[in-house]
Amino acid sequence: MSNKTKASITDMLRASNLSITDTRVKILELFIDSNGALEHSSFEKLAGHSFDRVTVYRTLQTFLDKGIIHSIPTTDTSIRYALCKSDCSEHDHHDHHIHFKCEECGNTICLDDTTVPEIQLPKGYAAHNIDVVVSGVCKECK
Amino acid sequence: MSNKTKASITDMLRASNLSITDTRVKILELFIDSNGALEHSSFEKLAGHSFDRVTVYRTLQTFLDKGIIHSIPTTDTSIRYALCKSDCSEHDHHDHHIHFKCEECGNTICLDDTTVPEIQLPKGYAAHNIDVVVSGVCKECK
DNA sequence: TCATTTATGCAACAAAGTTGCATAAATGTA
DNA sequence: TACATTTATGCAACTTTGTTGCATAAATGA
Repeated sequence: MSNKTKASITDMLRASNLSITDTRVKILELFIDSNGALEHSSFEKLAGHSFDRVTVYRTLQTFLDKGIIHSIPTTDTSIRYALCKSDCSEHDHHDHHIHFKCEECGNTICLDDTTVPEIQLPKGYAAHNIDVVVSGVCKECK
Repeated sequence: MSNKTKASITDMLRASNLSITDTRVKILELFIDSNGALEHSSFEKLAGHSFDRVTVYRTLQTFLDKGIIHSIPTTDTSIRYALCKSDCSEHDHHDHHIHFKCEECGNTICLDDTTVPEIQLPKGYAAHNIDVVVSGVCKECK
């Protein structure tokens, strides 16, 4: 990882008023390196068991609270997380996310440049947040 | 529950080549009565602890396999299930589902009559299944 | 009613997530 | 740079959730 990226990680933490610790930097590095969405169990594995399970839980929760990451809906009992784009913030996190899960490689990625189409809800329903999870085959696995 | 509904439950089970047992009938009744999506833990509670935890797991898995129910993506560690429409079947379950989760009452429902719009994926991506989860405020809670 | 198939419930286990508390590390200030 | 204060971490113990094997019970077809 380049120094430039490392610098931006500390900037991210500082911007959220979080102290800079090994765990937080490492977990953010993993997000950046993976270029996609990670599930909870990945962190303990990827980090080579270098930090405690509890710390991972608390770190991810902190990042969620601060709007640094967001969770992606899954149909199993895992939770997947991905880095938020810069326009996410702590108090206004009503983005419309599109996520793509590849059935071949298992990777989940955010399709940041794809727009969420308008959805016609029945009368009386008010939408707040829209999560779209598309599964299929990704560019690499095709 | 009316006899008519009870009769249709046994029909559903028979149509999937499943033997008719108390557990299966009861769980299907809960689905119909709830008029929405239930998460795993609900069944043990709603059924008044009348059957074993293991049985619930196995029954839901069986219903999933047979295409009687489908799972709904969530951003937590729970799995939500909902009854499938009649056009779902065991081997062809590639529907495009829209689910609405109310942030007030917590209920999740299937919006069967709402169509999933076309989504423009980046080049090279092939979509197989699309899950849309809209959260907001439902008709009743407005 | 009976034999066969299938589902259920129990026990024991494995995995995932949580809480309290003592220690260690990060931060701001002098 | 050193110190006091705040904050994060790691450990232990625990709770909850999900799984597996096996004996018993119930459902089915003849």
